[in-house]
Amino acid sequence: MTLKFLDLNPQKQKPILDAAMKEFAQKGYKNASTNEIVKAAGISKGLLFHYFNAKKDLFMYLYNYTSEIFTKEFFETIDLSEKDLFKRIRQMAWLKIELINKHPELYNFLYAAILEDAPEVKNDLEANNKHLLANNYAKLFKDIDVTNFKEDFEVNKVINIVIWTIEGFSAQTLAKIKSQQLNDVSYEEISQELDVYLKFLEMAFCKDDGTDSLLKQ
Amino acid sequence: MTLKFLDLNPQKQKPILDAAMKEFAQKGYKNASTNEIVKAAGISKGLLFHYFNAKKDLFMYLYNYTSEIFTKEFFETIDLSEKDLFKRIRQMAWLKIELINKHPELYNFLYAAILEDAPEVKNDLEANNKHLLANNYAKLFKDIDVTNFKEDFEVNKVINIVIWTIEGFSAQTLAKIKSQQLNDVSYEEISQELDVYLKFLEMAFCKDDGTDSLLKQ
Amino acid sequence: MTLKFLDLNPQKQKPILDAAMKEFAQKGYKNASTNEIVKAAGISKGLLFHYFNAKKDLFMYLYNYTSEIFTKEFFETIDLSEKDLFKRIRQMAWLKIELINKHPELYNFLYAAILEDAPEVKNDLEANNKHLLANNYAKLFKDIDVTNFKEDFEVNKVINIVIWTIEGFSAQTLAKIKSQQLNDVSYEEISQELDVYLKFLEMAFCKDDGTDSLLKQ
Amino acid sequence: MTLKFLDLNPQKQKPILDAAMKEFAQKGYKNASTNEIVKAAGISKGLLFHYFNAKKDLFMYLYNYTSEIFTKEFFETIDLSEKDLFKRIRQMAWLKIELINKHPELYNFLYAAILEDAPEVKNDLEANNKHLLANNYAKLFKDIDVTNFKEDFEVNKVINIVIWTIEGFSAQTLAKIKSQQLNDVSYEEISQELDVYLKFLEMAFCKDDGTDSLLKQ
DNA sequence: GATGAATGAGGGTTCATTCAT
DNA sequence: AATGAATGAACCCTCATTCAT
Repeated sequence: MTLKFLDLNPQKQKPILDAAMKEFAQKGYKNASTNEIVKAAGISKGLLFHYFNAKKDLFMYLYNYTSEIFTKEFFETIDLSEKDLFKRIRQMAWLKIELINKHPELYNFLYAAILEDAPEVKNDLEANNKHLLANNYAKLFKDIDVTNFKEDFEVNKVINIVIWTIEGFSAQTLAKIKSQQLNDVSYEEISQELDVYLKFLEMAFCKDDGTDSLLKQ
Repeated sequence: MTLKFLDLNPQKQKPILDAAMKEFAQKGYKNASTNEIVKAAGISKGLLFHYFNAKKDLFMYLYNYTSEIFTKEFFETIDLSEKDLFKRIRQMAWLKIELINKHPELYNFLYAAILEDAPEVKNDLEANNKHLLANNYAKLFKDIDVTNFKEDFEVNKVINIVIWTIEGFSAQTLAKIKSQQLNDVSYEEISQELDVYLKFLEMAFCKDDGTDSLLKQ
Repeated sequence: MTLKFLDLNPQKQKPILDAAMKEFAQKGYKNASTNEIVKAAGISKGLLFHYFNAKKDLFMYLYNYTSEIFTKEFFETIDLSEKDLFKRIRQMAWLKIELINKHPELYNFLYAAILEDAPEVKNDLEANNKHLLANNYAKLFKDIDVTNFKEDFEVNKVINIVIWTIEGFSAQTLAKIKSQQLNDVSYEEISQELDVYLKFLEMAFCKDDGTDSLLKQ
Repeated sequence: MTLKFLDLNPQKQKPILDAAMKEFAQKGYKNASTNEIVKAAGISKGLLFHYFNAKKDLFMYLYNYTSEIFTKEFFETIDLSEKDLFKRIRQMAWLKIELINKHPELYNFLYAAILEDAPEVKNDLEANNKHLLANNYAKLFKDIDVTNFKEDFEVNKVINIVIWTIEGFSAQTLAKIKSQQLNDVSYEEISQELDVYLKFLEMAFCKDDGTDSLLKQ
């Protein structure tokens, strides 16, 4: 089941991908209109179905396409030699923000796709979800240096607390941005507040060896 | 603009509510079919529109209906005289799980409704969202006793970390339950794991006064 | 096929008749809603169909009811002893205006009913139309005194010219009133202009015997 | 907003136009069924809405289409160099009858459309009405030679009487044709009767200069 | 490859009419 | 007599998909 779309040169692919991602992100799977997609992409109705056999195939192609790009760029950029939990997780949070800023349309689509619950695509999405970054999250922390952790705590639980804090902070920040319609976000402020949270967590769960690693970074 | 549906006796209401909540939860607002709803509810097409004037009105009625039930039961049950953060939050997390288990269909609908972004209902949803539990979350912690917190930390940030940890744990637990199709959940195990998280957080952020309050509760 | 509605006392009939006539006049037969009628009349849906068996029967009842009232009042009031064409026709035109002013709702309904072309009622309307004033128009002029007409003209054709002139003038006047949204019409002006037309016609088609009958009237 | 329908070749357009005009003419805008139109036209439901976006657009297209044809053919044929009122108006009345006989379906539609008062289309109809023949009626008489009129009469009123007489005669004639289901009309008879009316009016309102213009025409 | 006309099932909604109460 | 819940066909319109060109 090879897609004819793959034989197309990239500069012909782009308007189609852009139009389709935007439409799906805005309206969800079922409500997205192939009519609108072909209109925005500047191609004929028939051609879309020549490239992709069905609306569903187009959606799933986009899902795999976007999730692969994010996964690939994520692992190409992240420095897994950094063994300190807090440095590692700060790096990850930052990387995520950078990727979203680099590919906002892809992210919008992917974010909407993950929440998608149209029965036509739900099963296939869940099947593919296993390959996605989010699900491999835990594995990103298996080689963390835990020697500096206070002995009273289970390592895995501490890692979870740190992850959930980052996620909660991210969600809260995104919500603030959205509700205040802030287009020009002050990265500096966000970064500083994030660092305070990380410092608190480090103070709480690590032995105080006087290095205060994060702030001197 | 009183709904004729309200004059109906509850045992006639139930199949309609159930069918509608299920359909909306599964497919989202736009994709949900009134045809499917009336089929599942065992009533005629016309009757649905006799009770509710429009699909949107049905959806909004369900939203208000479910959110009111959750809010009401939540505040009727929760003990706000408990000033200890960890006891309070443990109570809340537990209550949430109990409510979800008591009204799983309502919860599924409400969860989907909150994420809904169909333009037809988005504005009305956001208007009503202000009354919802989730948005009042922060207010639930304003009278917490902070005298036992270590002085190094900002109180609000600590509270956030605790909340986000609980939310992360809840989401993880719900995901496990869902993926393993567990209908008979072991509350005991979940409760114990939750307590460990809370104990860690208490140890991390509170002065050790030797009471070890939570475990002796 | 006697209507149960007829057994009702008039003061219970009135709101139903009023509501139905208004709805039909505003929206035409097919587009008129029995729901709106019962709401405006303050009765239940079932009762309307208890009185009249069907929407069509209600409509035809109203048609016969209103056309009978107009015909009856017309013939009760008009002075057929007046044998002068111009006086007779002026009387008729004036009487028509008075009847419309006396029963504006009935007239609105009747006017709309005559133009109605919904296939459900068209045949029955045309069958009943024969009894209506408009169709008996010509008969109203059979005993006119024609001795004063110039001999060059056929009497019937002159009568037709006069009738059509009156009708044309009436239509033009109604259109002016409608387009200018005049609610307070100057009857005086209209009457004077109408008289000029009638005088012209008299001058044109009658022997000049110096009486100038109309203006001295 | 170009209609896709316009790209269709005329022999494919015709059954659709015919079916739609007939349905609208018979039942009025609101009561007309697109289901019936596509059935009569032999096309699918979707195709009608592929050509025209909405029922209203179809109706307005038909209105512009038919009124343009009538206006165009009217002004192409009428001889405005004829300055005599009676010759001019005879020409117009005759032309109108010819056009109606040439395009009976278009006329039926157009006649119904002008009387249409469905709120969905009323505003648009009135906006376009200004371009229609009927409204330009008065302008057709501005350059009439009035030197032969008797001085006792106001010119405009005489013209109105003549117009209303023609209209009354036309309406009466059409009604006779309709009620007797005459498909083969005797133009000769109608023409002769019309001429008598016009001769009477000329005798009545013009100076007798012995030419008796119309009958020698 | 590329087009867009053509399909028909399904969408939400309205409606006159019936009937148990 | 009087109610209004209940019906289901019909309403206009949208849609992904197909196919002749």
